[in-house]
Amino acid sequence: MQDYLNGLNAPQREAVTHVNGPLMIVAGAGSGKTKVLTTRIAHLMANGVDAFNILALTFTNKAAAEMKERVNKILNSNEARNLYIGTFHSVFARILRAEAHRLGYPNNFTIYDTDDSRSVIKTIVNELNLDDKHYKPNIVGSRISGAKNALIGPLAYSTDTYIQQEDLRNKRPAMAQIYAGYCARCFKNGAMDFDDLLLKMYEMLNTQPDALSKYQRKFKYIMIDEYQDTNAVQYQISKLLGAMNENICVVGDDAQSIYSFRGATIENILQFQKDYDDVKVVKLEQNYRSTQSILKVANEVIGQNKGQIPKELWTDNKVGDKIKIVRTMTDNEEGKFVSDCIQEQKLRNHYHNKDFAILYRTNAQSRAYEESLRRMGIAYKIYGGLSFYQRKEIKDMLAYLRVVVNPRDEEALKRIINYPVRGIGKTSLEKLAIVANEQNITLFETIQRSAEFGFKGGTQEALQNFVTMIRYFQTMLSEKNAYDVAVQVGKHTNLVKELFSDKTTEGLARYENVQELLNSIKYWTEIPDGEDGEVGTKDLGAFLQQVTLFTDSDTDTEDKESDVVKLMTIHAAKGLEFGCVFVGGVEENLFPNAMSINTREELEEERRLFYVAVTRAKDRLWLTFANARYRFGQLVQNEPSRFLEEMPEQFLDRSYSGGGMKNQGMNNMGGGFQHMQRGFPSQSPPPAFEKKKEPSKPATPSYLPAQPTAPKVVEHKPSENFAPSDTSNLQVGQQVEHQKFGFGTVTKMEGSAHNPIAIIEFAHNGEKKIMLNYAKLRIVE
DNA sequence: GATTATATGGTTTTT
DNA sequence: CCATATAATC
Repeated sequence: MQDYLNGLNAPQREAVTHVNGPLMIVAGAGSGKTKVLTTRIAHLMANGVDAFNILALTFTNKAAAEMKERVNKILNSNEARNLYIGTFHSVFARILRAEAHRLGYPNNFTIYDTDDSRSVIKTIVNELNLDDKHYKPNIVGSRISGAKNALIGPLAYSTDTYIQQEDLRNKRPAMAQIYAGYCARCFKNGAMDFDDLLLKMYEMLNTQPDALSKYQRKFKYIMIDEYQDTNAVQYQISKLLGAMNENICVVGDDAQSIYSFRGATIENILQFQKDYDDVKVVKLEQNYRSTQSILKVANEVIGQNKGQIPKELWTDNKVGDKIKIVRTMTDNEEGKFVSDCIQEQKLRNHYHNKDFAILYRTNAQSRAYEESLRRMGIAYKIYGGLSFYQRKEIKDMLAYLRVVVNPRDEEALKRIINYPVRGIGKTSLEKLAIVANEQNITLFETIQRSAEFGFKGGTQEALQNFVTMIRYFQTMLSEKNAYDVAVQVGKHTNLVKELFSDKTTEGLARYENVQELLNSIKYWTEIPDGEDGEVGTKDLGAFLQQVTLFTDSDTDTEDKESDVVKLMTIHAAKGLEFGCVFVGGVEENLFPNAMSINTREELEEERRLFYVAVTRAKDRLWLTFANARYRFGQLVQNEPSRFLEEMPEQFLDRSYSGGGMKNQGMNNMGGGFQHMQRGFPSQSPPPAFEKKKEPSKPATPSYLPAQPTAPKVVEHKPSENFAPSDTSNLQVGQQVEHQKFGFGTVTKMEGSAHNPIAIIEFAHNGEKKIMLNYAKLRIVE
């Protein structure tokens, strides 16, 4: 027997050695799921299955990379590089890059991220003359996404009576029209959004038998991780791909299903056993991760949910510390408590920064932790939130590259056509868009043929210069690699130069970010990462398709071992484990979130999320909540989360949560003090009249006439001898004359040296802020 | 047409 | 509080 089987328990081994036929692994939290998956892949390969014939779908790219590494380690080879492994999205993007022409898309299709997608929706809503206050891009977008993930196309959408009634009830009768327009525009732009990567893959397999057969033959063995978080499209695809060989293995835990907002449904797990005749089911119930206390608490909480797949998670580990329940006055104090606690634990129990994770329900919560950690000088890293690739300067640079690779990409084109400024403004762009729609041609083609459509003079020249420039970059595509093209683009567009000349701190950071982007392109170009030969080119188009699917946690391979406290949402923490875990903001309306307490289903998903949070911890766990926290800049009160009441008392240490007096609140006269009375052990709710103090308006008592919003200018006729003076040395107190506002006195100087602003009290026109770079002023004395 | 001051309004979670 | 849409100003 191979020695890689030695470290496995009985059910684990059973799962690993089941080679042919459908297999379902129900894997509780911390039960060695990844180990089973990697060992099983290794086992397949050791038994003669070619890595090229194995498809493994994971939930994150990081997990995929890790699994590859572990398979290679087991087999002591580099064969795992030939596996088809990654997220649904990235694997299908790769396949579609080779197959997109079958569906009428360019193989160089752009992948639209959520921002791009929202922007397209905005355009469509505008073009249909609909009110974007009513048709908010986020709402419309998630509705479209929901339809796509449920395999409901625009046509089916418009004819489904239930959906139509729903939209009508929500006063959005034009949804179907927007949906259709959105799809058409994406197609015209040669672009797929995240959902399309799944949907188009499905459409191809479903409508083109030769394509289906090709990939069925290729993927003789299929494994799907986190199966409880797959949605309808993913389910259909896996069913199609697996139909021929039925060597399909799914791994999941219904208790950890937390992505229903993305269309995921637990049904898929239950359905799996009905889809195939002889499904082998293996349950992994021994937890190797957490202490007994942590596991007991987790089991008890999740037990409140109805209709679970029956299983009993147990552990041989020690009992461990009780779970600490901590109450603080405010979110800032919560942050301070966590930092203090980390410091203390490091000293007392010899932990390192990297042993700690701070988990929270919403990204906005990270701020308070961040501040206190920084103050304490504790190294940390925030995962998720605003990604590197979402920064403006990065999106700008990428937009240029996207236009070069795929000129049909209208979103990218609109972003950069006048950045840096080249005299193609809003008006011109609007005209171009109208022509493009009339002629039913792409925006780029409209620009190319602008002379035909009556563009003249400076605008026409600017347009053609732009086209020439993009064309010039395009000629490089075939000769140069991604990095060289990108460098040329940065140089030639003055984009890099513009950022370089900005010497503010933020400007410097932006410049460095662009350099970092260029470096990462270079790195990507040079490192053959072992992706198979099918689409193995390292051209710019391939890079762009990958980059949209990257997340921060995928890219930080190098500091994997760096000694930092990790901060992330609970969603992002799925599949990870940490020695010590803080779960913050365990309050009603935050966790469970106010948006998710309207139905039992929603609440149960919040509870599963809580379960996921708790089971991330190996040794020590803190659950913290604040009496009040800032929301939109205003302090709001919250009750402790109901989940805190669902846990068995004997495993809890509530000494930190008594009345909250034990904590720092007292000393902190400034912040916490005034909220003390209100926040004190749940007496009566805050009086209603306190709810909303009239937002303090600029002190204009209501009995006085309101300040005129647009003070009329008292006409001034410039003096005979009016001539603009050199104002670069203008001083407070000097008398000046302004062409329009007349005479006045400089009362204050503001702005930077680059953009000086004088505050001038005019005799007849009151106080004005005058930008000296533009205004013509005559110095009188 | 570009730049900057001001109003608005939005927070769940993510590929 | 923050990020983006709109209005004001050159």
